[in-house]
Amino acid sequence: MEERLTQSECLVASTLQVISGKWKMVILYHLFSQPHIRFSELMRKIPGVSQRVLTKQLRELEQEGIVVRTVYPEVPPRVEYAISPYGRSLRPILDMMHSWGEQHLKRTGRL
Amino acid sequence: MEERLTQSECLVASTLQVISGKWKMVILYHLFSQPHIRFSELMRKIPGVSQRVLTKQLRELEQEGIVVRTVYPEVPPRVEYAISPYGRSLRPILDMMHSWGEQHLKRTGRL
DNA sequence: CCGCATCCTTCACGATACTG
DNA sequence: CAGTATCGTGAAGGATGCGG
Repeated sequence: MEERLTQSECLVASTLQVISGKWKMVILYHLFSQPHIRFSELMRKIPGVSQRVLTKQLRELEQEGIVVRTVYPEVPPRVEYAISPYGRSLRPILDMMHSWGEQHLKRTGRL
Repeated sequence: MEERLTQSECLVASTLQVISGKWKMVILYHLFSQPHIRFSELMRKIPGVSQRVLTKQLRELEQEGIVVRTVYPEVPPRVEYAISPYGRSLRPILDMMHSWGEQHLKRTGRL
């Protein structure tokens, strides 16, 4: 009965950890839609997030190799974020979660 | 450039919310492996979780229709939990997260 | 056996002010 | 512009005790 998965909850959890964070989905959404985005542009595109938290979540995604941070040594400073090729490998999962989420909201009468 | 997804981060987030919770993955893992599990059995199978939290997360999964709770009016009481057919629809997502997580841990040198 | 009530801790996130 | 520093808050989770 549904073998496999042995001890593997932790592997699922490790994925969960990467994409868990109040704004990470929204960040990824924008990065999937646009190759390079400046920090200030992300701030504008994501109403409600604070500078501190946006920075933090972007850095976490960078740590995991999901996004690439590029600093242009100009004055005033310019920093651009982009999704990495590796980050794109998350896309199928996000798409499935998108579909499931849609069904789920319908099912629970929240859509 | 990667169209679609419009406004849909929230749909992904709604899925995320269902499976987010410190012990939910482990709970689902056990429920996928075994059709019916008593509460006390789950407690034993999941070292570290408290009664209060296990109850809470099971009830949340029940609310979402993922698990089915059956109370047998005996003395002493017996309560069994099972994954619902609907809950099984989560399986493909969890499997993908399993694979991705494995790759990710290898990639980041944590496996 | 199963679960609720109460209290406590921790941590993610938020608000605000300051700087290279 | 793109951060860091500091302080505050709430919700998730943990510990323990009582009860049907």
